Order: sequence, then C-alpha cells, then structure tokens
Amino acid sequence: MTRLPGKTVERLSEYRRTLLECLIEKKSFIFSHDLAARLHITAVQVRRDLMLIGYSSVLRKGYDVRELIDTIGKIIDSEESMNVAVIGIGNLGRAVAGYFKGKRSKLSLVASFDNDPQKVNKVISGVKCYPYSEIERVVKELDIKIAILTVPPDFAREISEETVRFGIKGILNFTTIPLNVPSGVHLEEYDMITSIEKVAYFVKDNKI
Amino acid sequence: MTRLPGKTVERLSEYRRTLLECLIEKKSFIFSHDLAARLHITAVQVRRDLMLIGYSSVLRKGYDVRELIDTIGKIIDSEESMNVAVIGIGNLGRAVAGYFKGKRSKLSLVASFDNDPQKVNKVISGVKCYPYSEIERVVKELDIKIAILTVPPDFAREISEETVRFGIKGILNFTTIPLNVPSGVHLEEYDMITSIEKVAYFVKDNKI
DNA sequence: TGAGGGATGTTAATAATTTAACAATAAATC
DNA sequence: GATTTATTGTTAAATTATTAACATCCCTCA
Repeated sequence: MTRLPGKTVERLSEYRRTLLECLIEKKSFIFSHDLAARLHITAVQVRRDLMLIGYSSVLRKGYDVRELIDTIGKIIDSEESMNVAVIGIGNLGRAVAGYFKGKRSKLSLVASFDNDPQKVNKVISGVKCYPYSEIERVVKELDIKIAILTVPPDFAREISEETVRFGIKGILNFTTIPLNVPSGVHLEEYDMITSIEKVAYFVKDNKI
Repeated sequence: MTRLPGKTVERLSEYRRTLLECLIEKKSFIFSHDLAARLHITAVQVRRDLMLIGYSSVLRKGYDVRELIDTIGKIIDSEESMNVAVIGIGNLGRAVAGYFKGKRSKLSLVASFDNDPQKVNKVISGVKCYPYSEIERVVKELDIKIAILTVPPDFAREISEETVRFGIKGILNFTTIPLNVPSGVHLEEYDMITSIEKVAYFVKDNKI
C-alpha cells in the first residue's frame, strides 16, 4: 500500500469510528452518502478515500460495515499493539489518558510521566505515573513507540529530544512550543490557542 | 481587509506568539527566515502571509517585532474583547480554561458550564461554573460569543444547538461527535483520537 | 426482457495551498 | 563609488486536496 495523504488517514480514522456506531445500531451496510452525512462531508470524498484504500462496496447495498472496519484497521493499525505514553499528567494529560480507558485497540497507553510527587508512582487515569528521570528505562523496557506531550512549555523541547533519543518514533505535541524531530520520527502538532484565535477571527465581523 | 485563508490565520496566531517571545528576548527586529525557523516553516511562507496582511519590513533590518504584533492584532483580534465559555469542565475543559488564566487578550473566558453538583456555582480554573440549565441566561447576559465544547459525547449535539440558538457565533468542538451549525456560525473541530491514530499510521512501517 | 434508477469507482476539472523564482532594494565591503 | 551581499515583496509554477462529471453496474418493475 502506497503512502496515503494525511488528510485521508484522518478521515479513515473518523470513518471507522462512525462505522463502529453503525454496528451498535445493527446497521450492516451503509451508503457513501449516509456515511458522509454523519461526518458532514461529501459522498464523493468518502468514495474517493475508499477508492484509495481499494475497498469496494457490495453493489446496490453500500459498504459492508464490519468488513470496512476491518479493512481500515488493516491500513491504519499496526499488526501488533503499539505502546503509547502520556508525558505530563496535568489536566490535559489526564484528558488524553481518559480516551484510552476501557478501549481495546491496537494502541495501548502503558505509562505516564510527571515529576509532581503527588502523582509519581501512582496509577492515574488507569496508568502508572513515572518520574521524568525514568523515561529512558521505561520507554525501553515497555517498548513505547509514541509519546503524547502534555508538559508545561518549558520542558517540551528537552523532553521531546530525550524521548526521541530513547526510541520514540512518533510524537503528538500539545504544547505551544513547536518542536523539531529527526527524520524517521513522525511529529503531529496541535495548538489549542491557535484554534481558539482562529474561531475568534472568523466570528469577528462575521467573516463566514 | 479581505477574508484570509484559514491556514494563514492559524499561522498569524503562531507568529504573534513567537514574536511575543522575541520581545521577552529584547529582540526588536526579526528576519523572515528567523521567524520561520522558530516555527519550522519556510521563510517564503512567512513573507507570503505577511504580504497578505500588507505588512512591510524595515529594509535590511527585518520586521519590527512590536509593530508586527500590533498589526497581527488588528487583523485577528476583535476591537472589543470577545467573551468565551467552556462547556463541560472535566479534565479537558479545565486544561482549556487554564490557557486563559492570567493572559490578558481580546479573548476573555467568562463562564464555564457543567452539571456536576461538585462543580456548579464554584469557581474552577479561574471562572465560575454554571449548570447547563442556565446556559440561555448566562450566554445572553454575559454576551458570550464563543463556546468551547468539552462535554461528554452524548451531550455534544444538544448543547451545540442550544448555544447557537442563544446567540453563540463560534464553536470549538473537542468532542468526538461531528457537529453541524447554521451558516453564520463558525465551527472548528478537533479530534484527538484522529491525531493519535494518524501518528500511529505514520509510525507503523515507518511511513515517513 | 428491457427501460429506468440509484449508487458506485474513476478520471478529469477546480480550488486551495505551498514552493520556487526573481527583480528590487539598500547596507556592507572593497 | 562600484560591487557584492542579504533580504524582501510578488508573480508564477507546482503540489495537494476537493469537487464534479460520467460511464458502469445491476436491481426493480413494468
């Protein structure tokens, strides 16, 4: 499978979650326009994305929900479970950790890190919290591949460099500090403040 | 000023924050390539964005940091302060609220909402928490224009419709439920799970 | 059995975004 | 003072992403 556009990967993730809801509704087949409507995108978009992953519908019945879930899984999931750590277990860190709780998927949250003595060596949001000094040992021993960075801005750069040195292959950076990582490591950044200011821009003077 | 591309607006927000750091460093002028490097983008990108907002450098000295901060402010900020509410004051809501604390900007967090009796009518992360039943009154009385949605998924649709009915003009949706809003209301959505799964996709088989 | 319809897969067109190219400018250097 | 150098603003090109167009399929119903 050739490398998919990032935007398509994002939508595949959303398709899968929508399809899982369909399963709950006992819906076995779904048309492109129905799936599209649930996500507020166009049916063409859906069909084009599914074309890219080579999935075909059952004619006149739409897409087989269960089969499509599996197909998307084969594309975006790793074979084996991939281990994730949340670094910085403040409000945002706990929120992120919460998303993993009770979900069984190919992504397992296996550790968190923080230096707050109130948190260290306790189980928080379902996962043990280690001090930053143990990042090297824990990342290596637990074979952690992805780090979600929710630390205060001042630590962001240092911690990201460390984790990369210890074998992390993907970082999701929620701090306001832009990071850079060596090639071979995937970096995804999200900045809430930017999003908020963007909304404000479009609201002001009703630029819509 | 004609409507700017969304991506440019996002970067303007980032430029401004980077420039504020420059001020702290007592840096009065900055070259496009320096600003670009700090954000890990290209100098052309910076120059093009600034062209769009019609800001010119002082020749051979680069951009006047303070002046550019003001210029960006004039573009992306509203004249008067704009009021914001966080709806759902769980971990994520508190994290978002935290970003506003102590910052003086044209965006003011003036209320939060939640139904948890432990939270209602208390001040949390610097802002009073009201029960959902008071959304109408509070949104109108405090003239709240932007809602940041951090409620559990089941409430998302209902609450978003309410807030719009009561006068909200912009929504930043952090729930996993895709919303739709009438035209005239700006919607910005961010889905953490999608980001995490995207990182995992690019990490697996090292698709980088 | 064949015409009509509804949905798909795919190619082509359009739109949005980023990157490149380069002339213009003035400070620095000789 | 001429020449080199560094940086900008802007137009043009390339890339990426979305939307439209349409032939195709086969089910339905006459």
